[in-house]
Amino acid sequence: MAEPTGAARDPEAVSRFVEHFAAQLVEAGLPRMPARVFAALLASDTGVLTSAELGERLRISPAAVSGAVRYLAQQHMVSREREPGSRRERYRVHGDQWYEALTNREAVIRRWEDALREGVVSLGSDTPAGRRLAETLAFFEFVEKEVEAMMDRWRAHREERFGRG
Amino acid sequence: MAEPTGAARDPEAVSRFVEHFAAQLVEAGLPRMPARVFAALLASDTGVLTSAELGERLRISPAAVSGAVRYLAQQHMVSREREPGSRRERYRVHGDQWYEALTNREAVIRRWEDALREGVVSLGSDTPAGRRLAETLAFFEFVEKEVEAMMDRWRAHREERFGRG
DNA sequence: CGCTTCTTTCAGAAATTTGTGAAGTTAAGG
DNA sequence: CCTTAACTTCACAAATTTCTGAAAGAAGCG
Repeated sequence: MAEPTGAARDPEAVSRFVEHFAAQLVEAGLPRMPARVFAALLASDTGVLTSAELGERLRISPAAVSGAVRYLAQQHMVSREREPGSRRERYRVHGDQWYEALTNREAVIRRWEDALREGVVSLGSDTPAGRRLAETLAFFEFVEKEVEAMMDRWRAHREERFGRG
Repeated sequence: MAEPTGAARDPEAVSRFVEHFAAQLVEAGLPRMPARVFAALLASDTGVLTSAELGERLRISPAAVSGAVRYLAQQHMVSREREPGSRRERYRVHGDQWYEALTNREAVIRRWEDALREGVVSLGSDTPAGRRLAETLAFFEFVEKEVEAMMDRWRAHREERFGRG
């Protein structure tokens, strides 16, 4: 306990937010445990928690924590840090990482594009179906480019509004 | 190759594309059957297939077709049409629908925003965690606005490149 | 008005996913 | 070099999801 910053907040209110937000993430396709762990980190004061803290707050086993953070790290949604001079591991959400993670759906889009390109070739670019696939492909290529520009604009907007993080 | 439109194309090549693209969609979080049905429609010449055709091409039961199209219709990824003077139902992918469907992740984002707003209030906007949530919220609000503008630009881009659909 | 054709619903079997306890692994500290 | 703290891996039990066959439900057509 004993958060240095600010008075102790109502732990139940925190938990309520964590579970509610996690539920939204689950509905959007994130597995349950990673969603809860992520939400717990978001709602923590420092944005950093150890495995033990996560297990305690969420009432889950060390194994579940381990699996969840592995997943989140792979998605670049958290980073792992070794607490120096200890075998404790710490997990952190970085404001920026969170945004970048969403952007990293790019990798997914890239694979869609590959599949579509293959489809255009094998169905024939002069067929109606081929044309439909080509247009879909064009859409994704467009989006990919636009998202990049959008993120630049966001970073500018953010700095203006919040100052550099 | 390059059969005239309407001639039977290599059905195996079509199937290969369908399954490959569907697999990508599944990996992105779409349930298996809806993904396969959607891919089959994308790869069809007219963009329209009946229940029976879908069942036959994908080797799945009528029940599976029914469940999949219900899902897809709810997500606005296909529209259902009653073939006049018949109890056959037809399912269609519309180029535009497909884009709009992706845009409709908006509804999801909206719910995330709600949860985050609630979190800012209950954690206190003067706490570090509250500030983190507020910044995340700002990000999504930004994205929401930007995506709208992006879709406008896409429609213009598309018309220029493909002519109006 | 009933027959026929197509679609949906429902209950259940099968497969997949999820989370746990327990053993295994790594590395700090004496 | 041995002890001990912390995380990871593994096998399995439980819960959930998914797809099917069968039966019920609409809607055109004679």
